[in-house]
Amino acid sequence: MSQRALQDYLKATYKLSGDDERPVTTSALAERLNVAQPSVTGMVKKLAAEGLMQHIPYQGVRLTPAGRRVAVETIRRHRIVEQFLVQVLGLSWDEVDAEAEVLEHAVSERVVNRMWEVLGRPDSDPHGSPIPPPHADLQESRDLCALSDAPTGVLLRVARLHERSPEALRYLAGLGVVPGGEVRVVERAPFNGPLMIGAGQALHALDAGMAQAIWVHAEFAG
Amino acid sequence: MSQRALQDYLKATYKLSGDDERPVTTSALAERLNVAQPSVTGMVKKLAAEGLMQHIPYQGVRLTPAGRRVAVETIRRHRIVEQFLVQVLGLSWDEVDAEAEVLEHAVSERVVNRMWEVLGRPDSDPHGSPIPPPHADLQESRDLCALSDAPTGVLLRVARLHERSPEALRYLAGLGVVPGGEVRVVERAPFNGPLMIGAGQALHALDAGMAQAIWVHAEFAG
DNA sequence: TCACATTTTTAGGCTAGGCTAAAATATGTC
DNA sequence: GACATATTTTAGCCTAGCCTAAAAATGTGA
Repeated sequence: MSQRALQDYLKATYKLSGDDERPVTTSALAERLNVAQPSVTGMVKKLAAEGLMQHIPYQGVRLTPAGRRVAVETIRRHRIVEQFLVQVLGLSWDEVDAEAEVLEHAVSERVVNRMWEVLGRPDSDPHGSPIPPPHADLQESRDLCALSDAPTGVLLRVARLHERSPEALRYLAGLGVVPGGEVRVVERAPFNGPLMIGAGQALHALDAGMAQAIWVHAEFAG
Repeated sequence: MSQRALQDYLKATYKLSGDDERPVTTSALAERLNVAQPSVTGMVKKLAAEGLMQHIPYQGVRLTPAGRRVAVETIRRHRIVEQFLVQVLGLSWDEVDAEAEVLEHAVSERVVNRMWEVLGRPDSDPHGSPIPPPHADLQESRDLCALSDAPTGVLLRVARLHERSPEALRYLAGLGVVPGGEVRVVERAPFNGPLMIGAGQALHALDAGMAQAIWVHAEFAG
């Protein structure tokens, strides 16, 4: 199995599984990885044979501790590379995801750890997602919730943007929605409709799907 | 065809072809790439179909201008990555070749050019090999010759080390044989035997094969 | 609980890039 | 110029990772 495929499957499973490590369907993996469903079944079997996944046929997939470790290390490499591309090489933060998607499979542990040191051991990437120390686990979403689930009227601090498209990221940045920025849900349309959000002085309509990608700190007191 | 394979074949052909662009045998390619000869024949046919090589069956292979461009760009990426790993990330110069071998296929043109800028547009890599400006051609061996071909008794300046093994590179460095260093061929054993070389005060015996990997400036007046 | 829609897996194929063994070509020697 | 040897290509096969179409399992409504 190529490192590339192995890491991509484990990473996707980890991301779809969430903090509570619920099982992931093969069709969800197929959609995320842009491959056909039978391709996923085949790969999943191999990864299970390697002891990286647990596969219950017709039910779903779950990472083993070993698989989880590989996934977390891959995500760590991705985020360090992103931060490095922005901070050291001066690439724009909305475009580094695609570069990192390739480089995360090519950088050695030694290189990525040197990058992390040169950056001053940052604890988050340009989109606000956490970077754990080497071999540590990921604290993905402690005290965070999606903007789509946040209460209205309260001033919220943006923690992370789970969004890959440069266009969408630039659009959000134009609205003032960046990690560390402040935002307020003014109104929420029914039936999972768009949100009206206040950022700075202005008021904007925001698609519900996009609101799911914006994670805010859950201490609403601030 | 994967970028990886394509670039590796073109790069190997370029390196084996030399400045005078003499044809390369498929067996030489097979040895350099660590694959079986029939694998090379197969790939060479595909690369020829892509217009990157010219293949005369039973004779050899030659790069087209397009293939040469790809090869040179790949070598440029390799050397910039090496210099970057040494200068910015502080890896040791004898070990970066292996890392660069992987990264050269993963870094985008944008990233490699940013690296080159951050480094201050260097014109050579840690082993003394030239880095051309973007899209320029390589001036591989202007006024250089291998130590194995250099005259005896003359003080020579080391230009480049065409050697990939970290052990060999460290050994040579220990002898004082580094790019920019000075060396003198004291005696040459017959039948392509080992050389006695003087570096600094000391005198060392050097294998003829290794002497071929050491390139020195050809202006022996210095 | 039975029929049906949905989801997942199996079956069988394809391409890339390798491999070995056998056939074809080139080369060196007499 | 013929023949032995070395090199190169062809033929046929393998694995990884993908695909589509068909079969099997799941779960849902009457």
